[in-house]
Amino acid sequence: MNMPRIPHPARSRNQTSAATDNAPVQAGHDSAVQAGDPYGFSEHTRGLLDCAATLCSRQGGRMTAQRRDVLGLILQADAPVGAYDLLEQLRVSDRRPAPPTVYRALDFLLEHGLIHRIERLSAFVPCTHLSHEDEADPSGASASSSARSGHVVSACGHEHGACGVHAAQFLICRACGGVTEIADTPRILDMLRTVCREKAFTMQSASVEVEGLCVTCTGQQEAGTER
Amino acid sequence: MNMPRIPHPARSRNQTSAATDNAPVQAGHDSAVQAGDPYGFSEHTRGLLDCAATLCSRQGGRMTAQRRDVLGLILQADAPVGAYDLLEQLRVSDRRPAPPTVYRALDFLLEHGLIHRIERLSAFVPCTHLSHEDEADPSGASASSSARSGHVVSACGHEHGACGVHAAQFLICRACGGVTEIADTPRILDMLRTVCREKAFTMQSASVEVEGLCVTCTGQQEAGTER
DNA sequence: GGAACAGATGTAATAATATTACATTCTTTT
DNA sequence: AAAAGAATGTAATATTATTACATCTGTTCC
Ligand SMILES: [Zn+2]
Ligand SMILES: [Zn+2]
Ligand SMILES: [Zn+2]
Ligand SMILES: [Zn+2]
Repeated sequence: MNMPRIPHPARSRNQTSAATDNAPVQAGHDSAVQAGDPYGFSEHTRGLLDCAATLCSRQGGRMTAQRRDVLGLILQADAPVGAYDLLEQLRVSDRRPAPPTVYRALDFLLEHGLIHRIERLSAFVPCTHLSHEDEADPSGASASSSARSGHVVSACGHEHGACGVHAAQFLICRACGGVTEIADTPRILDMLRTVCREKAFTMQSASVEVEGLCVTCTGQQEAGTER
Repeated sequence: MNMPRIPHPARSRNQTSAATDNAPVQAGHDSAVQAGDPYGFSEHTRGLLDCAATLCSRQGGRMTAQRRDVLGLILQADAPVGAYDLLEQLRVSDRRPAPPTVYRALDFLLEHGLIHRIERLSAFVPCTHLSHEDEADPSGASASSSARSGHVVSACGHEHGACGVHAAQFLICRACGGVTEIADTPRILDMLRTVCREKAFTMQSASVEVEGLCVTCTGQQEAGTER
């Protein structure tokens, strides 16, 4: 399931907890990762990060420590994260990196289909594709259908990689701030393709953003109103 | 037809030409309009503005001079217009209004379904609905289907008014900057409704933005590449 | 007419988001 | 080791948007 990630606190900060003494995470792959994970990423998050490293090295990208940290923070969050939120969290010993640092990492992650930008929020969420990959093959050994073309098409109906169209669909809850990626059906994307074909428009990327109330918040709203 | 509005100059400025000596435009309706049109709006634009005044007064809104000017500038432009573009153009005798002035007008126009915001561009375009209304009935005497409910549903498949869901779809050309509103089919919106129903999500507003190359620019691109 | 009210606008300051340009460092290739 | 390319650091600045409060304008009610 893919419910909005948590009831109330939109934009929760990472707790900078003291769970950093674990393994150095050194993904045994070809990537340039050598971070010590100073952000207390959960084991699950670290798994996804390793998976991401594999995915993007296969696309000819380098998952550096910087990029890994940014992706980790986005994965760990329970709601979309803004660029300046990330900057805050990336501070080490009261020295904060400058905006370009984060924006460059975000650009990289976007290009490699590891995160999405929610236009209406100017904020970023991880692509669910990553989780699906991870479930399918935790070791990260096999990516997706047509890896040889550099054109990765995930089961969830949106494409990734240099040659593919970046397209994603979201449900955004105004009450709790939760965002759900609609990745379980290609229906919407197919429809867009059809319309574009009719208009002879060459689609390069697309975003669908629906704002409203998630299941939970719809229920609560009605409960509050109905008597 | 609804082609992207003009080949090359994205964000063209209004020419501040000297075509202002026409009629005072004083829409004979109940609205608070009494501007002198210092922006040289075309006759067509003035027609749309009058139509808009009628539409929104029917919704209980007041089309003031300020709002009228902003809408006029957006209508007159051949590409999406940014808020600060508008501020520039709204200057009178080297005195420029402050941001809230424009943002308030934009909010009003958005609420009344007269313009749309293109999230990916942080810019605004007129709703094609207005033109359709105008074609159907230039006098602006009858709006649409269910005016009595205050819930105006246009033929073009997206709703307007206080009770309706604001939803719109756009094709955005990266080469020429032109934006086309896909308003001739409810297919996309219907699909979104279906998906939302399945997820028990209450839709309040939605935007679909496809970026790529319009017919013209696709052709030019191919011509440039193919030999 | 005039008080009272609501809606609309003016104004100053500031917040939030994003980019440019250039210097430096780190990696890979030759 | 030198050269080339990729990534990062840094300072300054651009762009987009909001907050808070004062003022004005038109309408309602007496
Ligand atoms: Zn995705
Ligand atoms: Zn919710
Ligand atoms: Zn529209
Ligand atoms: Zn074009």
